[in-house]
Formats: sequence, structure tokens, C-alpha cells
Amino acid sequence: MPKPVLLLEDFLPYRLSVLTNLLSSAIAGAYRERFGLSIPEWRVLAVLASSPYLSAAEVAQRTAMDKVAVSRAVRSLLKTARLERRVARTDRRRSVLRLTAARRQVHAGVAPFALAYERALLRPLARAERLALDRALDILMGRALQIGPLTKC
Amino acid sequence: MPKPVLLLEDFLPYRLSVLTNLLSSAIAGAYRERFGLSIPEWRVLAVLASSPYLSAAEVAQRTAMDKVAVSRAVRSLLKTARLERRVARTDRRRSVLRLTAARRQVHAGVAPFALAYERALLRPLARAERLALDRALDILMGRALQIGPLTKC
DNA sequence: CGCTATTAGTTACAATTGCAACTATCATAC
DNA sequence: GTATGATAGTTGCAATTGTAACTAATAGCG
Repeated sequence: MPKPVLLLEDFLPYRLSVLTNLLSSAIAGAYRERFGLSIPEWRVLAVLASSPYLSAAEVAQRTAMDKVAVSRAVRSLLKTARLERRVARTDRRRSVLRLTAARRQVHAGVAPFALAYERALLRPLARAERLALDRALDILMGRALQIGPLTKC
Repeated sequence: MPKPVLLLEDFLPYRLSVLTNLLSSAIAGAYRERFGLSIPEWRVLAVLASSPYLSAAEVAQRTAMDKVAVSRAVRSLLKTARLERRVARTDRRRSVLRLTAARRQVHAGVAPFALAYERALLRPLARAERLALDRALDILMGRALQIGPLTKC
């Protein structure tokens, strides 16, 4: 009766963690260097580029970021004039966020860079393999959400 | 000529990051709660369980952790008597790490838990899908290492 | 040997992050 | 209307984490 063996280098959460750290620090470094953006900042810009006029809470929901992280990112983006904020007419608690005109132009430079990195990363994978990866990640995501709350309970 | 569009929720590094955070916090929570272990601590224990007598640097290399993180994890594991440390005979800079006898017993309880979590996570994936995921992650890992250093350069 | 360069590991400090408490606003129920 | 509870967003503080400097020991080379 074989004793269960745990080899760290085969353990899926561990492998994902290593890979993610690698990608994150590569991307974070490049973004800081070229655009002076942190990852949270860049995430906020990215959602607002495709969906303008969101509130901070909506941004948090879409990016899976903590609301505190969004708040801090927004503050620094406002300070550097990459973002505009108004107060929502219907609810004065809410804010309405939007890229500045100048920023929208710049985003046209940032996004292709991110996409190029992704493309470079995926190059060795055949089309079918990419689809399989895609699907697996989706499923794992759902599954993690399903069994996840063991954390908080 | 279509302008490149970046949808955050389709961006691979982002998806990996969200999934990893989810898994990490689930696992971290469970480990802290049940065993009083942080993730770095647990990683150190895991490698030493399968490969005893490593030095801190070797642990760092195998776990892809920073040497400072290893140092801190080792210190706290020594304090709680889960680890033993000796000085290497051949090189007095090096230390030789090893689980305590008591700890080896306990590890028999920890490892199955981690494996059960992984199994639960992977349940919805068919065998072929798991293999595909496996392979894709390996390839991405290699690729990231290959193009990665854009961070530090 | 004795000098310099490397390596193992720790410590100190700064930056990030997460959590909890707080303010302001709104919604609901009397 | 006013009281109660919920929500948006911010701030303060504590814990984690990373970077860089430091100590101790070894290795390589004259």
C-alpha cells in the first residue's frame, strides 16, 4: 500500500504559483520601466480602456482586486493625470472613472506590448494546445471558486 | 486593419494570476489553520520531506524561493522544532537541514491533505485534459524563463 | 601563504499588501 | 421625517515581502 508522496515540483498549485510569479515580475518590471505603472495600476487602466465610466467597486469586481488596492491605484493614477474621476449623479458615494484623453492615446501603445508578450509566450503551443489550456484554466477557476471557501470558513 | 484589443479577462498572465491567488489563499488559509504553517514554511518542509539534508541554498533553488524567504522560514521552523540544522563538515558556511523525527510523522498527515486538494481541483478534468494542462504549463514555464529576463535588463 | 573574488546565510530597511475601522451617502422601515 | 442597516470609498496599522548591505567562510590565483 503506497504511501502518498508529495513532490513539490509536480504539485499543481505550486507550479502555477512559480509560473505566475515569473510572468508577473517580468511584466511588472517592463511596465514600471516603460510606463511607470504598477500591476494594479495597469489593471485598472486596462479595464477602463475597454469599459469606461466604471465605479471603483465595479473595477474591483472585474479585476478580482481588493477594493483597497483599487483605491490606491486610482489615487496614484489621478495624481499622474492618467485618470479622471467624477461623482455619480445618481449616487454621490460612487465615483465614475475614465481614462483621460491623453491616456487613451497612450494605451494604444501599452496594450500591444502586453499582447505581444502573450503571443511570444504562447508561440510554442499549437492552436489545439492553446484551446486546451484555455479550457483547463476556466474549469480550474470554477472549481477553485467552488471548493475554495475552505479558506474563510 | 483591426486595432489590437486587450481584454483583461482573456489575458493569460492575468488569468493565471487570479487563479493562483485563489489557490494560494485557499491553501495558505487551510495550512495556517490546521498546521500553523505559512506557505514558505510549508514549501521548505515539503522539499525536505522528499530530499533530506539539503542546504538552505539548495532549498531555495528547488522551491524557486528567494534565499531570504528560505532563511526566514527556516528560522521559524527551527523555533517550533520542526526542523534540525547542523553545520556542514565540508563547508562551514553551509547548513544541513532535516526534518525532526516528530515532524516526519506529522508530514504524513500534511501531504495527503495537499494531494486531496489537488485531486479535488482536478476532478472535472479528464485524463487527457490533465496531461494537456501539464504539458502546456511545462512549455510556458520554459518559455517564460527564455524570454523572461526582459525584467532585469 | 596572502590577496581578491565568490558564496552561504542573516539582518536592516523600505515598499507592498491586507485587514479593520472610519466617513459619507443611500435605502428601508417605521 | 428619523432610525437602522447597508454600501462606496478612504485611511491607519500591522504583517509580508523584496532589495541591498553585511558577516563569515571558502576558493582561486599570484
